Amino acid sequence: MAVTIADVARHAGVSIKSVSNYLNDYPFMSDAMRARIAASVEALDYKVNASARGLRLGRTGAISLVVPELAQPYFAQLAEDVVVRAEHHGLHVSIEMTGADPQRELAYLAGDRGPQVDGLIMHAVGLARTSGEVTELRYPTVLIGDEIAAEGCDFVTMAHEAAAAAAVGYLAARGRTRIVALGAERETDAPSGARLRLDGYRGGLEDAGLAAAPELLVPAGLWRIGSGRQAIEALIDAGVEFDGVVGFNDSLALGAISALAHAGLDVPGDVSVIGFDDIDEAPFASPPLTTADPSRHVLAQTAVDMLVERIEGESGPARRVEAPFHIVERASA
Amino acid sequence: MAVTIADVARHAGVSIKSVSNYLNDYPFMSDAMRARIAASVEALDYKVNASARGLRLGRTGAISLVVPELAQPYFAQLAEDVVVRAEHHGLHVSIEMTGADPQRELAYLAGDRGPQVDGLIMHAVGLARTSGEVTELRYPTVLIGDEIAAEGCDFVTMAHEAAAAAAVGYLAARGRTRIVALGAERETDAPSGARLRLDGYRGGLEDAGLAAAPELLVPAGLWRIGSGRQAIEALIDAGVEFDGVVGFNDSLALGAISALAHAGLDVPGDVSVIGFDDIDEAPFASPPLTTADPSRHVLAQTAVDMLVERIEGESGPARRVEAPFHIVERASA
DNA sequence: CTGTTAGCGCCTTCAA
DNA sequence: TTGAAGGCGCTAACAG
Repeated sequence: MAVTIADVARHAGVSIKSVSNYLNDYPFMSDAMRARIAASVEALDYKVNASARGLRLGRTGAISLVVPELAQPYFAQLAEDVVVRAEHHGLHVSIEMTGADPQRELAYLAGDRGPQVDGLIMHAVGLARTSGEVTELRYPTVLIGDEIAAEGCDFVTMAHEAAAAAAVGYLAARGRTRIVALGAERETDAPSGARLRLDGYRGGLEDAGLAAAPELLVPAGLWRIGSGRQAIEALIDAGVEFDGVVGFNDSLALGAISALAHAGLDVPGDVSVIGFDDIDEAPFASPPLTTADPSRHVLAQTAVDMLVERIEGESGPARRVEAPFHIVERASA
Repeated sequence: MAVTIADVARHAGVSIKSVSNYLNDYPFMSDAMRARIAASVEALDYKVNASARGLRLGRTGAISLVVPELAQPYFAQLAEDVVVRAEHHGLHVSIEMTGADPQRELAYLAGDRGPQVDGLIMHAVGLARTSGEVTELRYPTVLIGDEIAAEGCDFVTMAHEAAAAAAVGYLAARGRTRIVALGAERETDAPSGARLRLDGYRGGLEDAGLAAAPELLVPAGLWRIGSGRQAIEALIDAGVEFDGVVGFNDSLALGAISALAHAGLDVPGDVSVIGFDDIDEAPFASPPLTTADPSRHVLAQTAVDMLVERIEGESGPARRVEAPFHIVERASA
């Protein structure tokens, strides 16, 4: 069996309580005692047992971040931001993946999956596309990105609609008239991020006095670079004419650029492409990707901070925060 | 306070032991009892307390995966592979980041950081560059990718050297004579993956009868796309001539392609570029990236399987497995 | 400043 | 098949 606090106490010739005090940085302790205990901890290679402490305190010191998939650069980069901020609060982050499966998302929210934590941050893409209320919440929870019906959850979102409209406007201002919405969903009932971006796209078109054309609404399954590439290839093969693409995320936009290059089309000469997210790779594409930046850092930081407040007992009504966006001009549009 | 096993027992009118049996799928139980308990669990929304169970059993059901940074696509994608395989064993994965800082890597190995788990998988880039032995290991541990001196650890690696040599050979066979090693380290004492790739590069050069030139060894800090871009830009600015680049990972190679495109150089016409990893984005670059694929899936799967064996008591000597590699031919070289 | 003690929720003997 | 009791390692009263 592992070495316990009692072993340390015995070794140091002090009481268990003193060791516990030491471990928890109790301020009123003689330096001599502190040093003696430190030496014993070192000598015995003692480590606190997190299960025992967690059982006792009813707290684990960890939160979960639940995202659809890490292989999407946006989520990987968001995860880094969340980890950094959580560390700032002395919290540890457990990262979980759902594959955008609503069942798995529900299971995480209900606490039936994943490790025991003190709170949860989730970007629920799958549930956002379904409608239906989530009632079972095991932990203090902050939802990010996509809104779902869950009572009492704080929600940190981005300017899906305004940013998408601005992206369309950006292309329209450059004379583009046949603009593809890459990532548009077929089923648009629930107010998911995808749906809001589509609404923004439509609004942007209208503002610019452009007609909406159903063949320019192209869905893309999971928003990966490969899906974007395939979708645009199919569009070209189908003979659909277009001179602009709004990728509903950067991976999709990058896939579009790849397909366009493959087809021998010039970006932005023949087709302008604009993305959404401003992932780290965006500046390095050929051409560098113009994109709508929804302030990933702000989102991550706000979500963590709000969750910490909830964990510490804040019990006010559900809050809703929207991170600002801006268009990052580069060369693809 | 949360609902406990005792509450469930009371609600169902059975003993605590029976509830415990139910929770642990004890086979000898009447269906009626099982159903009754299930109903109570449902009614009370009971969740087992992982801390208590962990304390009692001395096991958490989780493992940690420790990598330098998630924003590198390779590690994000590796993480997905590990999560999928771990799930197959009923294990949960906690993902941790070190920023390639040797101190943090040590802390994870010693169990001074991160959540309590049953085992650890680590890709220790920072420590691999340092030399020195790691003696404090809190958990059963499997090292992946880069080798470090740690007694008794299983180790799953990739064909760093052979793959790098093959990459150089691939370029040489296409008539390239001035080949850059992008990601080459200045300090090359410890047998890190970076060092082995450099060794392979040198061997490949020699096999091809090509001279090594110190100005073609270019370091790149963290192996991100931005570092690759910067390094190659600097090389061009410095007036160094070269007609091939071996990126020590794909992000670096992609950065090289970006720099080359920016400088108006044709890939592979003027300069051939080959990468290492075969990340998901590689096929979608312009041009599509030729790369050495070190079998990420095999590596992830093997590492998880070996760790599970260790957790389950396997106590044989440290094992060492090398995943195979092959060159994926695309258009950049 | 330091020591003693009572659980936190769960699983597992042991006995029935 | 079920019930009672003990203890995993830790912290927070409560005394001293």
